[in-house]
Amino acid sequence: MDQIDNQILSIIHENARITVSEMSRKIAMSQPAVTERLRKLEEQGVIKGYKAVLSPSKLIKYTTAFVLLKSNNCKEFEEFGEASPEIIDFYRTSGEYNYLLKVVTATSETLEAFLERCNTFGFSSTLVVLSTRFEDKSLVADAKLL
Amino acid sequence: MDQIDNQILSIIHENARITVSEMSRKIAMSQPAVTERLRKLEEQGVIKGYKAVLSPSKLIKYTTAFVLLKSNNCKEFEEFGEASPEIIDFYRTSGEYNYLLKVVTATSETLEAFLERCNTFGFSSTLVVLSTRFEDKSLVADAKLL
DNA sequence: TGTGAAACTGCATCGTC
DNA sequence: GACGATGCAGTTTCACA
Repeated sequence: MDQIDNQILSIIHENARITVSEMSRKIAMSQPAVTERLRKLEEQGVIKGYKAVLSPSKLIKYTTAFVLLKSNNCKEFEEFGEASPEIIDFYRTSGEYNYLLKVVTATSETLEAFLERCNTFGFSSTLVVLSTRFEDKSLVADAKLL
Repeated sequence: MDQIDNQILSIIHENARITVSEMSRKIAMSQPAVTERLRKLEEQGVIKGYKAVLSPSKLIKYTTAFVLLKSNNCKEFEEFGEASPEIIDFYRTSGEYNYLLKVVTATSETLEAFLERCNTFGFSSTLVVLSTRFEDKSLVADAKLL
């Protein structure tokens, strides 16, 4: 994990479909060398995968919310969580609430229906997202490069 | 946006670095046709980009938390948010709190330091993530395909 | 839009340092 | 580890349906 690996991570976090050749040009290193470094970063688990970022609104999902939930019924609630397509992110947390969910639904009505199902598992509190300033900022500190 | 587009989105959300040829095999369609559909999905903004998923712990970031914040000082707080590398996701929300942040830091000590800076902008409440059940589940309902 | 064929480009691999 | 060369795989482009 040196400076070059950081550059690779930064570039590929920006655009996961960039070709290895283009990357090798950007960081002034041969193509096989970049390929080998990428392979190792994947192997070590530094890179866990590559995902397309999709637009919820273009997929007719207009409501995003965070749901905090306090449940005793953990086993059952986790099964419910796995099976609910509305839940995009699912975290266990410390504090008054033991679960935090990011939920994306078509409208506020479908969110309401989801919350009613949630409330069978415990007490919940919901924060509706009004707007997203940014999402998924790079974890790599040194993001400055060409 | 037909069934084939859904398949393309599902596949590319799963693995953004898949080749178009491999995709064209999976969905039994010619490679130029898939390329053209991909191009349109990007152009329409359905696909907003492609990101590598990095492992926080492999980058020596062991603490993830969600910070709820109530601030009157919105302009200044948003500038602070833009400039803070610890903040990975930044949302404006309805309810008692008007901001929700996902924060990733090295340790609980660095989280504490960050929270102290936050508290100059208003009242905050923090939920520390104990574990992540899943993250970034597909928005495309029909995720079943080979 | 979708297809098939041809030219081009990028990638995996190997030998070398 | 990184480089340069090479054969193969993937992509782009185009004429045609």
